[in-house]
Amino acid sequence: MTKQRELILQILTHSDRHLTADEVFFLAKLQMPSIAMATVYNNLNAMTDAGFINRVHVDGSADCFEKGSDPHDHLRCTSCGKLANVSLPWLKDRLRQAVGTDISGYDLTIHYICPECRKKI
Amino acid sequence: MTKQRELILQILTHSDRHLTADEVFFLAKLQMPSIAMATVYNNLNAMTDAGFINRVHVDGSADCFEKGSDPHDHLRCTSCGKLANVSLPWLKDRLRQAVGTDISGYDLTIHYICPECRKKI
DNA sequence: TCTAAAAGTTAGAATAAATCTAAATTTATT
DNA sequence: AATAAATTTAGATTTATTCTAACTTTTAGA
Repeated sequence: MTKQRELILQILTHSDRHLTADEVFFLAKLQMPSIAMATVYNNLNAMTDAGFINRVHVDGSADCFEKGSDPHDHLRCTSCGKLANVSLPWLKDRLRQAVGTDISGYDLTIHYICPECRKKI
Repeated sequence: MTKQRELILQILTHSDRHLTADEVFFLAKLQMPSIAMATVYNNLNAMTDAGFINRVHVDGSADCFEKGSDPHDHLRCTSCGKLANVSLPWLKDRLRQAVGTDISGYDLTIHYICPECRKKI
């Protein structure tokens, strides 16, 4: 656990939003100006592989990262792009059932209009 | 409907697999050596927007395209990467229900080992 | 403690997917 | 046929991410 990795993990832990690698890099650079983009990616990848954090694939833009709590899926606002979490504990079993064979997992993003954007319209 | 667009549509119609823009470009170039990558993207985007074909987002690699039949989701083999279709007509309603608010759609990829890869292990 | 190996970091180059630009060509319209 | 509109082309550009190779730290053993 290097200083860099600790910093990156802290940034993710203290963020209330999902952050892109670029955003993590920007925030990290404020506290450690010498940090390199490659280090951010190295650590995000390493921590993702180790299961400490989650990578969220976002169609058409950069992946986001979050400190992983319990497993959950994502809602993405089609208006502002913001991500929100949603817990669907029944889904994996239901999909396994529907598919017939065993499944190792799935990747789901639900498209909706978030409450804030809904108000504005 | 230009010659280029017609060619691209035919390639997708006659393919039994999901094709990346790159693969479409390669196949198109065989029959029309002057065709440009930008044309392939222009047309794939235009036909996707018009609903003639479907774009499938693939985590960590290029998007794929297919001649769109009825709505369906995708299985992706974690071993060979190949995509397969699966129809889950109940899912959207079930998700809407779970989320509470209206949803405009969703993007789902189920991870599994395809029958061919399963045999090999 | 000294030293060698291993692991991690850095800057910058490289790659891949997709888009943009501006000129040229094709197609459609009067 | 002349003009406008749309499309295509080649190549440059952008964005996200990975790679490379030199340099630092850290770790562990003699």
